[in-house]
Amino acid sequence: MSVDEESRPARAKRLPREVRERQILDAAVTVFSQHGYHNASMDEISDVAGVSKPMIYAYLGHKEDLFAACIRREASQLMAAIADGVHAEAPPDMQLWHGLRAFFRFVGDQRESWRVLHRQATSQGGPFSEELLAMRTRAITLVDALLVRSATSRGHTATQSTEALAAALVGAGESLADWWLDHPDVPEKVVASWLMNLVWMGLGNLVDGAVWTPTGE
Amino acid sequence: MSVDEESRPARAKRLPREVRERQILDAAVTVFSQHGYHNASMDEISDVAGVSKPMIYAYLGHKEDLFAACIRREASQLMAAIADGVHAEAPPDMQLWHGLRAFFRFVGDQRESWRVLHRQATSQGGPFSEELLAMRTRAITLVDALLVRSATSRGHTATQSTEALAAALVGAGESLADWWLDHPDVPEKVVASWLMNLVWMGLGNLVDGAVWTPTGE
DNA sequence: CCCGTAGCCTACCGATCAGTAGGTACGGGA
DNA sequence: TCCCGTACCTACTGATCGGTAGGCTACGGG
Repeated sequence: MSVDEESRPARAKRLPREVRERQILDAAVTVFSQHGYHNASMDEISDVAGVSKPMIYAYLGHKEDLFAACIRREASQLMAAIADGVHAEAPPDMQLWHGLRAFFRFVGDQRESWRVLHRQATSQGGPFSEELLAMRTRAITLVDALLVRSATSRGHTATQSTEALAAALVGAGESLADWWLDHPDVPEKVVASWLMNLVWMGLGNLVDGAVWTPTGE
Repeated sequence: MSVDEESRPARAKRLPREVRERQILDAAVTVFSQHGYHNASMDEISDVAGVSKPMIYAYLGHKEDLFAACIRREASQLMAAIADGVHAEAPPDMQLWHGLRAFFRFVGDQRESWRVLHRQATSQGGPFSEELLAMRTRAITLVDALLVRSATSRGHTATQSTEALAAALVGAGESLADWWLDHPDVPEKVVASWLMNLVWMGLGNLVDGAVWTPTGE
């Protein structure tokens, strides 16, 4: 009512769906990582994204769908980053080493992504947990495959224990990544080497002063 | 309105506060472990506990307080169980071994407790996360102390890495415990030995067929 | 120059639920 | 027997928040 036409603030131009979807996903990752799934409100996400709520529903669907979409995107990036760092022909210890480094690099670079992937990962309470569980299972399967290859290449037969060990290893990585978030002054390479030494050498050797060092970096 | 006195169902007697508090906490642990913090409703908790909602507020306070009380109780039990299993004079590997066994025994026996402690542990979104974080930190500190004792007894000086390693170890335990919940057919001792071998011997030795075995059980 | 479609919004609904007001019954002490 | 405190309840409110109805506006094609 009686607002001068010229005084209107410059409105964001109309943008193609593709672009808006990315904006919304970015905002969603930010908000989810800050407040967690339940305490994140669609209103805040729409606010951060710079669009109105119905746009989110039109493009990405309900809250659960939106969350699942975030998980899928971020998890894919994480997986890709790790797969990128690992060379399938390298010896097992080097594969593990480069996998760990790629993982920690990702966590360091994409803190928000990591938070939304992990902090929510274990918390149950929604149907969306399927999505997260599936992603985590994929990670464990990946590590499991590495272990199985290592074992069989030495002439051992694979056992159920490799899957369990893979789960333990993934958990160790997650937990250490969390610790790292609280100690950002430690370089990525150092953190990775700590974990590498733990899982490859074992505490039994570490307390005796032995260390694992990468060969042919 | 015209309900026969005699037809009333047998009402639970009036009980001392102490007893009701326990009933409420038990119910809360059950419900929280099933639905998670956010999806657990005070109505359901009061229902399961067999009391009315105002009783909960009178005795245990608001939802967050109630949750914190659950965490405190269950975490104390877990800590006590572990401390009970470990003998401070034993060599480091045996301390770790018995600690792990006590931990997995607890998880196996008190699944609900474990769920409410861990599944919610990493999920942020409430002020109550402080309570959980504090408990987890206590656990890490405990393991850290063990590592430091091991290292210094061998003449090494303690470094920041022990705390990180402790975090990794705790994470590995948590993750493996979760895996175990999905594979209940595996005996507790076996799971514990897998983790013990991983962290004490290291993968480097394991793929070569070496194993750690407890001495003087 | 019109019309369809796709981008985009304001303003609202309805359900769920934490938290409470205000009352009833029971028991023990005087 | 009266009284008072404590155990305990039913029934409500207030707010938050997911989700939607309906409409407005720019733009491209005929």
